[in-house]
Amino acid sequence: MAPTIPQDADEPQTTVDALVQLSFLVHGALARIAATHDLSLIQIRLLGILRDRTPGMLDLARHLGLDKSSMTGLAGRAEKRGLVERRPSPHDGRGVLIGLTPAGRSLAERCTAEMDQAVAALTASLTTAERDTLRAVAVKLLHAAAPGGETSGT
Amino acid sequence: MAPTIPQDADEPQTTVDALVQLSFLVHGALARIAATHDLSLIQIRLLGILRDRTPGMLDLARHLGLDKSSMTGLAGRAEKRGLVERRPSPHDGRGVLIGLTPAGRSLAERCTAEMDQAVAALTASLTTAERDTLRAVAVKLLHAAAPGGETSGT
DNA sequence: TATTGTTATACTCTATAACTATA
DNA sequence: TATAGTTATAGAGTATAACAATA
Repeated sequence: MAPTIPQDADEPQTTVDALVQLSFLVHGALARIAATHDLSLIQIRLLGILRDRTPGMLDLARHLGLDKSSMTGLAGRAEKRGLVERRPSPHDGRGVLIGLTPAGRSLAERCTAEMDQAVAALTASLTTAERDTLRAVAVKLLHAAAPGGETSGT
Repeated sequence: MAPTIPQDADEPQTTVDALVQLSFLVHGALARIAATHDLSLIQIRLLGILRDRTPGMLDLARHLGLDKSSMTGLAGRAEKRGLVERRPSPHDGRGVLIGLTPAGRSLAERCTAEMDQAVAALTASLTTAERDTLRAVAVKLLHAAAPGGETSGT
């Protein structure tokens, strides 16, 4: 026994620490759920975006913060798994539109439900007042960082 | 013009949404700073852990949530860049201890300072009361998730 | 010429399985 | 036998550069 690395008495002393650790906690929880379905977080985000849109590759890439070539690969892997499909763009002979297959939609819905549930469970110990404050503070931070609103997608 | 994907009026309506978006916001900010120094988040976490420890490979792998073979690769890439070094374990002929080089320490310190600053800037718009509440809520969530305390490392 | 998308290539990060060397 | 670590291999995810086809 007697681990070299102490058990992280990790009580975050500063707001910055707290925020960073919280972010890793949420990120990790989401990734774990994704892994349960043999998906990565980026694949989940892709499916999440497509729930109510059928964008082109460049649009998708921009939204996910990826290069267009990375987008080609990401979409290709999702397509190979039968989760999305490429459709020719009706307005532009060069373009393709990416859309969910029924299997992709069903998987997306299951995953987002599980993620909502997991994060909700995480916040279960908070009082109503604390939850309200948390949401308000988060909104304030999101606005401060991205005055337009630009963050995730899922 | 007229983008296919709307500009995300992304006002998170639920606490869950807010928390998830906040987590992506912080994660992204950290990754952007890491990239500035041509580092990944996992490399930064590695350097961060090593600031006050000289653990063995298995210990490190456990702390970062990686397989030992992934740890070999991660350490190897950091070593190739002159950021860490392998030292023979004095107590165990099989073991190696991983430690920061001076260059690695200096880079680790610069990065953590920038990250602290970036996250602090993010929370600059909060009132003192909001900051206190945020920290308290984060602590509560971290405890709820990991009764021992186990999260990040950086 | 500019835009949309793919391909070729290279690198990081990750895991599984097989292996070496020490305990 | 068990433990510490590496190697071989495979795959996801990412970017840059070069390319094709359409606008």
